[in-house]
Amino acid sequence: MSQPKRSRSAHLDPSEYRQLASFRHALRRFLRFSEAAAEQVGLTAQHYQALLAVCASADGRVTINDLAQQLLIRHNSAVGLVDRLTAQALLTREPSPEDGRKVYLRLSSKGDRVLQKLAEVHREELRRIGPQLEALLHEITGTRLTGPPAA
Amino acid sequence: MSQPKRSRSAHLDPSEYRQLASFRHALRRFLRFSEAAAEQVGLTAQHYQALLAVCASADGRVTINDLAQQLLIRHNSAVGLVDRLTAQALLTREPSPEDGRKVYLRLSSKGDRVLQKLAEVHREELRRIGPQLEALLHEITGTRLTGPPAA
DNA sequence: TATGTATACATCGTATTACGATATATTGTC
DNA sequence: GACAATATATCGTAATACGATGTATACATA
Repeated sequence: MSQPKRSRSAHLDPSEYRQLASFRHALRRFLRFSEAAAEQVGLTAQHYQALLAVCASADGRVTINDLAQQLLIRHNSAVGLVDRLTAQALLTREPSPEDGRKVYLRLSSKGDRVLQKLAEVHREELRRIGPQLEALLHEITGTRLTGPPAA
Repeated sequence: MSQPKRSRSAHLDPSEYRQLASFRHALRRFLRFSEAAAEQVGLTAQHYQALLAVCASADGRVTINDLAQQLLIRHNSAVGLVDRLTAQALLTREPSPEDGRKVYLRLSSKGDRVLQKLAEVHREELRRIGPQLEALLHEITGTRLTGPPAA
């Protein structure tokens, strides 16, 4: 009864600012973890995400455009990114046999090894921080976390 | 019964790669949203996070060093950031009366207005995407999401 | 087959920004 | 007053995402 359920008004009270700040802080920590993990193997977090996107595609037919869409960057940015990855022999460009315009991206065996390693530690970290992230989200969204479902 | 509960081994199966990719995609979307929202008022996402960090501090005594720690950046990066923010009259530097070395950061009235606006839309967005983010987290961490609490 | 339009990738120059290394100023202690 | 510790500021550099533009291929249609 006396607990403030959640702000219905547009205005935020001090605790809500703190919640938002804590959430962003947790996010930054995760992103920093990702950068550090990638750096361990000579990559950037963006590199890791590119490899992950290529690997996670359903049919393995990933073009530069697809990658750009997945990473929310522009064509030309994706071209540069792929240039850097191929320079490190993590990715290969495979011209499409059917459409001379298209170029499919494929992980090299080295890229595959590196990605596997990185994906593992990321899964670990997410398992570690997942609960905290959820708690913060619950605070912000106003969702009840504890207690049994209302009878 | 037949559902694979969660990988105990180090190796990841294809669905786990997809889960990680989906989570990062959702994260990128949120970060893009944040950038776009900030841009609406002539800021960057980093600017927003700086203002938020200053505002969310418990006692209002935030130094450049504190800000750097909160944002997980270096001193000198924080100095540049604060330079840009004060240039836009969003933040003011207040030399500490007690310690001539310290400089406290304070939101200007303009900074306060802008932050309020941004924090509102971020709260909205998080309320919108919170559930999806949680679902993705649950998939990755292996936590059961659906179904009633076990009797 | 000639032509026009759309698609896909590549190139170039620019701007932003976080960083390492370093410098300056203040505090407190002996 | 000399010295170490703390706090902020300056400078040059490197990485990368971007806009604008260029080039090659595909496809439709007369």
